[in-house]
Amino acid sequence: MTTETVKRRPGRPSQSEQSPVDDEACLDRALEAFAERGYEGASLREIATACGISHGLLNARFGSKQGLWTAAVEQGMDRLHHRMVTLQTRLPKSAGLDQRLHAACVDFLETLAAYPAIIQLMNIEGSRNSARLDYIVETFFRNREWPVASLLEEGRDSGLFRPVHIAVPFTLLAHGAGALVALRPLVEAVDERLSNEPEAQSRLITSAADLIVRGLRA
Amino acid sequence: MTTETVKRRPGRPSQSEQSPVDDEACLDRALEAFAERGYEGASLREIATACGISHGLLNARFGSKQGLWTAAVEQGMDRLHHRMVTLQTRLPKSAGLDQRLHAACVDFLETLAAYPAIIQLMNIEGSRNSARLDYIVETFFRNREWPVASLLEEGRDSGLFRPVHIAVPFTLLAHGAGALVALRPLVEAVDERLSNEPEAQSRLITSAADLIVRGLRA
DNA sequence: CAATAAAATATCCATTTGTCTAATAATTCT
DNA sequence: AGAATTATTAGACAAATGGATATTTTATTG
Repeated sequence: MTTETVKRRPGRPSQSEQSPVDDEACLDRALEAFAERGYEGASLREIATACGISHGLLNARFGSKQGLWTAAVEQGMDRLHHRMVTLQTRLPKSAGLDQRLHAACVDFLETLAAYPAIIQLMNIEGSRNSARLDYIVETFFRNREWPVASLLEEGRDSGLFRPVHIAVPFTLLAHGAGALVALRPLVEAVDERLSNEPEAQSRLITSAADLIVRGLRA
Repeated sequence: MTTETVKRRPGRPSQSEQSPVDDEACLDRALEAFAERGYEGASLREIATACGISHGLLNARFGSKQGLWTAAVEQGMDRLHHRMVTLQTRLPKSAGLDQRLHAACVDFLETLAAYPAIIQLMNIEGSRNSARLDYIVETFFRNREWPVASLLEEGRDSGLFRPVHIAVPFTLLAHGAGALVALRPLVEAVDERLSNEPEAQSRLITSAADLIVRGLRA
């Protein structure tokens, strides 16, 4: 048998009732589904079931599937960015750009590990021009400062780093190291083939940050 | 009006007829569609139209949608690997591991740029455990040697590289630098935000290879 | 307390999906 | 030349989808 949904008669829920499943929780489930199965692959009914509500309500609350997707990305991006800046390990300027960049990379990756969905969405949407890609990129940058990017610019402008295009280390970090933490099933499958020394995720993260920082030095 | 398909009466095509659209071409279109819109997002009818045949035929030729996907990945992987090993810039051992690895990275990335679909598929499937992911990983490694991976192992075993887990540089290369060449729409959108010095793709590639090789040095 | 608004489900609808079958035309075999 | 085979299209089909509507229950308001 599939999951036995207890039929609930229609009607506005009474206040005493448990779990009125707020929008925030719905958007969490939705983002998860979109990141895992893609926009077309995720269905409203499936998400609604995961939320424990009817698909009609889900549609009514967010207007349309596209509206649900947009709201989910918006919330996910807010979470990601908020965690990244609050987690931010603020080192004094005296610590040197190397160390500050390293810390920022680790923060970045630990946050991606905690909220992998956005990177997964970028991976899914990134290979075609679409309104959804535009929206992702826009919300990624809209009014947001990403410490890693700032430090990369600082290093470039000061000449402390080799003169590579900033998109190079940034993409290596976000999509390369990001894959290490966000594409777990893939990395584990490949890992098994490449070498059998298992390494804890935190060591993978520092290794990746090391590699990028060292690679950038002038 | 949508694309006006000229109706062709059923029946085996005469040999003189143009464009019998062989399997190979179909698999190309299919791989493109799957990589761009995901497994669920790509439809048989859409792919068949792109091939100029009926969807029934497409299904008959490959048995099922899953069969089409599998065959497309198989062919794509063959192409990718074949190009990578034939393109392989074979440097003499005297050239040093650094230079050989650098050349292998460039080969790898230039090949990904020519056949981006496989990396796109890995990005799409990598965030969930699925039979499709298993198949991708299996065909990626089945009887295939990837020069980059061999050189990484050589460096690790000889102690010339820092002792990082091989999955780290490999993933940085495949997914990070891979994104630079395979997720063009995304990179271009982000690039515009990050910095406005446009750089030719070949320079992006050598920059990424530089960064990785330098970052690995002991 | 009655009337209205709000929040939820059930249900319907047109469209699209993957798959299967029947029909049809060209080729190959005997 | 006729029979069998092969490669193709058209069309049917059930299941699933996004969306819209009708209905039911509760809360709020006057």
